[in-house]
Amino acid sequence: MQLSDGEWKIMNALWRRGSATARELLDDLRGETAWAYTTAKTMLSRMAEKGAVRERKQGNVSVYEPALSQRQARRFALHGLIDRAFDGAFGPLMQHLVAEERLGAKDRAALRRMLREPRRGRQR
Amino acid sequence: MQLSDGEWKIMNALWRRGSATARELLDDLRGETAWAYTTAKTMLSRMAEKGAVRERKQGNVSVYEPALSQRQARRFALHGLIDRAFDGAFGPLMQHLVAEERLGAKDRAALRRMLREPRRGRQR
DNA sequence: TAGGGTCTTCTACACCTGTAGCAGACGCGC
DNA sequence: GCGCGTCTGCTACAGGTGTAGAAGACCCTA
Repeated sequence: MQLSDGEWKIMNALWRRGSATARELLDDLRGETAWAYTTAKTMLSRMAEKGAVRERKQGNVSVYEPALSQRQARRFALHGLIDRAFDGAFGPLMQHLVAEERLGAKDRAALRRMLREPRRGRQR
Repeated sequence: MQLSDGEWKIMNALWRRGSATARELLDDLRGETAWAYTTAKTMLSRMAEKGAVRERKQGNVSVYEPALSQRQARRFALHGLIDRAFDGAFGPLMQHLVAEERLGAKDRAALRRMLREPRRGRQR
């Protein structure tokens, strides 16, 4: 599942809310976007078509909810990036992260701490 | 500089070679793509237009070379991903990397090692 | 010097994404 | 019962991307 830029915005809002109407999402995204209402609707329809969200009718109003988890989406996106830009392997990404990015001492400490804890959050 | 999927393929080949003709790139990418020669040329022209590569005429043949570094491109791409998918911060990415991805013991060890070395490769 | 191969530039087209208008349905308050 | 606001579905269009054909320029070899 490839998500476009605008689709990520919507998915992020949806994950925060759990489920929402187009109007609610549009409100949440005020500040990030200045979409017309119909723009949001169009994107949501397309996303429902391709299976990124589920659409459920409540009266004559559509309520949307995520059809893929944030974790899945993140995995897809990360792997896509790694394939395109980091020779398809974690190593080069790690190297880049540690050597090229301005990881503050805090980030580095957090990373070290995370590395020490074995395999949290892997239940699936 | 946003690079599309195909553009990444070309840039990766270009970074490996330093500089190359369309024909050479196409040869390098056999296996990854089955582009017609003119497809590669079209992409290269567009990339020259938008400043991702430089084009230099050698006789009647164009030789291309990267106009942005792999490091820059990786930074852009990584930051784009973080903004779209990881709440715009390194923390969530790190968390995801360590907790959700199948980092082998080797990757984890390498990461730990990298973290210990203070700031390599940061001269700019 | 003519044919074949290769290179170039120009042009084209389909799909995806961002963006939105329009028209019709529906419900609520006066 | 009517008008207003809101929702829905449908349609449209422009820019980016993937993909490539056509036609002309150039050079090597028979």
